[in-house]
Amino acid sequence: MNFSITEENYIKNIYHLQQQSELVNTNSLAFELQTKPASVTDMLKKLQIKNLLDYEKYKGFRLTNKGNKVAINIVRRHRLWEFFLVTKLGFEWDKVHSIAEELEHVSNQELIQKLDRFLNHPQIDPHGDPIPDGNGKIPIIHQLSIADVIENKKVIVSSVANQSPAILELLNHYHINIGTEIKINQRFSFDRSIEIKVGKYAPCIISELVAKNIFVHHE
Amino acid sequence: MNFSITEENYIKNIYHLQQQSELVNTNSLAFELQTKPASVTDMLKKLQIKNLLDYEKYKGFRLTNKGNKVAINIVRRHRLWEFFLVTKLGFEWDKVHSIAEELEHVSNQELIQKLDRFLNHPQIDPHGDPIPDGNGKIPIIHQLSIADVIENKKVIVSSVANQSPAILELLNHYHINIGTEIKINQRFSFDRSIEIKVGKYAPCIISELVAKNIFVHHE
DNA sequence: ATTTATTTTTAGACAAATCTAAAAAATATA
DNA sequence: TATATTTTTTAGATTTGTCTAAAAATAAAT
Ligand SMILES: [Mn+2]
Ligand SMILES: [Mn+2]
Ligand SMILES: [Mn+2]
Ligand SMILES: [Mn+2]
Repeated sequence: MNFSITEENYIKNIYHLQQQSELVNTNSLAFELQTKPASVTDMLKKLQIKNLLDYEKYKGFRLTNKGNKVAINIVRRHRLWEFFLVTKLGFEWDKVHSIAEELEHVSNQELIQKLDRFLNHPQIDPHGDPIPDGNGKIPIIHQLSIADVIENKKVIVSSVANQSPAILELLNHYHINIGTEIKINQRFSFDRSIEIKVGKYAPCIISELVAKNIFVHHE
Repeated sequence: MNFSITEENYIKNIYHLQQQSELVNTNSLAFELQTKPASVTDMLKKLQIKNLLDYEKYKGFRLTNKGNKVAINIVRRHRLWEFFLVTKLGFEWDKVHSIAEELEHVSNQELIQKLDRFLNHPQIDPHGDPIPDGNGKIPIIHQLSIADVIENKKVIVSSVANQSPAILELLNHYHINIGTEIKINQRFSFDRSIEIKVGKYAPCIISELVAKNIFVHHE
């Protein structure tokens, strides 16, 4: 089944609000979507008729199983595009959300499948959020900062805590990007600096401060 | 100024019809957009008010300078995405049009600029049509088949005449794709086969039939 | 337990884009 | 030139998504 862009935006935002509280209420969804409560009520009825929403007047609402599946698919598209924008087009982390907000509605199945393969099946988006797979499974991934990774482990960069231009400049210099594979070689006790190997580049040393700001995951 | 998806589809299709005849008429646009003439008339009025269209009742219509600029920008986005879909995601030529039909409406300037750079500023889309540059300039490029290229020339693959799975299989084997750089080494008179060098791969020989089906351009 | 305040829903209107059916204009034909 | 045909436009209705203002339900406060 196919949904309008508006419907998709409602579905996705209900999904996100559900992560915080069991039942979602009209006002908070209206705020999230920058619209009026009356408009939300109208759409709730429509989503209920399409079996995407469990909704009782005045009591709040939540997505049905079907609705959840649709939502997760939209989230998948959104985060894959975000990953693409950062790793392939060189966007900074804070610029990609609004663009992905549009791209997520291009809902050709084969497109997303091929994009996923092209990006090498990434598991975490540039903001550190998990990317659901094609079956709607959301990977549970424990991220940790490089400062906490044991020696000789290979990890993948998933996000960066401090997103200032200053750290960005440094990371570019190290060839470190979202999705980059890094091997932790050894830790030096004097200043807790760490020798790492970034992709196929020669090993280099990063400071403890940098290490603490880079979040990574295994596999 | 920003336009709705519907407006953009009208503008782009008027642009294309203009390439064939000076003035565009209501019926042919309606046919192109799979809609009714009455709907077209409504939109014509709207586009005229926005100074995108020169329109006189019953006389036909054409885009203004402003309208043309908008149209060319949409065409640019459409063809860049088509190029992306084929060269990066591995879509076949005949599958990309409908997807690009949606992607073309994501109209973030920086996105298109970065996509263009990522793709290495391609000049021809997978169907052999020119890609307008950021200033709206449309490159005039003479394409020719590899069979007609003189020896020792470097060329870029722009399109393939025969798009059957059979030739596709062969081209994949040769690592030939849209946008691939090819150097024509020498021609063998016995069967008119041609030795070429594809990208950084070792030189190989293609038959005259294959050569005739691959269209290329210089630079 | 009332009163007050907040949240949610309804009623009715509106803009964008579409449609059908009928009228008007332009073309083609006799 | 008069008539028939085709093309285009108008008139009026519909669908989707939105809004404001008012009513109804729920929650909080006295
Ligand atoms: Mn969105
Ligand atoms: Mn994200
Ligand atoms: Mn389109
Ligand atoms: Mn094309």
